[in-house]
Amino acid sequence: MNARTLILAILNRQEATGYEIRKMCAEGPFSYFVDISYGSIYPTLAKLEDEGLVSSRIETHAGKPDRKIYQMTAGGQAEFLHALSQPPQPDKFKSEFLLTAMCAAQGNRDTVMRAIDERIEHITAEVDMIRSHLEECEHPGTCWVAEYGVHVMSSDLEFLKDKRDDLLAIAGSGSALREAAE
Amino acid sequence: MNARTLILAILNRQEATGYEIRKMCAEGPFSYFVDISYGSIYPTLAKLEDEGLVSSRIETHAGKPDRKIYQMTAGGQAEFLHALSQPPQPDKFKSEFLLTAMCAAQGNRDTVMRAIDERIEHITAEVDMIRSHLEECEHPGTCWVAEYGVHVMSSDLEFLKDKRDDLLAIAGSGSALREAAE
DNA sequence: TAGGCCATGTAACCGGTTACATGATTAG
DNA sequence: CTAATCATGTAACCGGTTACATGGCCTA
Repeated sequence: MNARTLILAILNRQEATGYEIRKMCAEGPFSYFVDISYGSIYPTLAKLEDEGLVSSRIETHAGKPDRKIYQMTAGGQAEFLHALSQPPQPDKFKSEFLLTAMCAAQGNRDTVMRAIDERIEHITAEVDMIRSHLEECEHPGTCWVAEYGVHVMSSDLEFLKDKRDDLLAIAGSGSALREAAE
Repeated sequence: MNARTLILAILNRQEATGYEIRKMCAEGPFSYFVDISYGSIYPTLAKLEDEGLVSSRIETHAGKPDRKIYQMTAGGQAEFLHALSQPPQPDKFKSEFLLTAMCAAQGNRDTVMRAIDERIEHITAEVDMIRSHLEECEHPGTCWVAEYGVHVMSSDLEFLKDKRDDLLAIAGSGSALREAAE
């Protein structure tokens, strides 16, 4: 999905600043299936306002930076609803870890071990984060998605812990020649 | 991961043409965690050859197009091994479906149903494909990764089938106003 | 005879990232 | 005193996609 639709979807549930949108995508309930940076948020917001799909107001707070708060217009709502009616494109998934794992036999055992252990840590942290969102979850769609994330990632972790040693065995069985490359 | 490393990884296990590389990434054992098109394969291959990391030879077959077969050089091997020694970046995952699901309450029930059913079909097909690769799987790293994929996607399907009706209930409970948008 | 597969490549375009610029406030 | 948080934005760059060009063989 493009930045445009994502921002429209966020603004459809609540008004927000560019900064807040970024936060939702980086730490909030959207974070696990979305990826976006300031460099695309602010220009997209400006374009959306240009087209009349969102509008903004500025709030000034003493001693704090101004906040430019965006909200959806009727036109924005219409475009969002239209986007929602299109069949979603299949997920995009890219994993450097799996490439590393696939080539485990060519890699060195310690590197592979670090990779898998860091992955376990990383995913554990992500599951914890989603679980914490789940605790104060008002919105039914958001809960459903969060539960989805917890379910899938837990099963991911299960595999990783179960088969960790198998992967290390594959890495360990390689010849010693590749150590030289590091 | 970038096209460069991916191609190096593929060429490290077997020599291949650009066409074959694309096939491996689209239907083969790499397909579920990788995404790449001709438009980046051929230029990358040319660049890699320029830099001396791969070399090529041309095979002519009567009545068939020429095949330009690339294979790794010692330099390529070194760069690949070095890339492999770096800690892998976290997965990139983007899901339009989950955005749709999150906004299910704003969407129309039939659209949501189509989305979830198509997803079930799509993932089922992908699991079947991986399972078929698994049957004739020589390479231990490749097997490990394939089993990983089957495990995670199966648990994904489990959730989808289990919670399908919950999501439809969320969509069904919305007001009728959004039907107008389609 | 139409469409799919094999096979290689190019060029325009685009969406998004990285890094930078700016600056006040608060917490450690 | 340092680092983080809040807050908005720009510009250069880049990796990759889409669509196109070409063309013969085989299958339905």
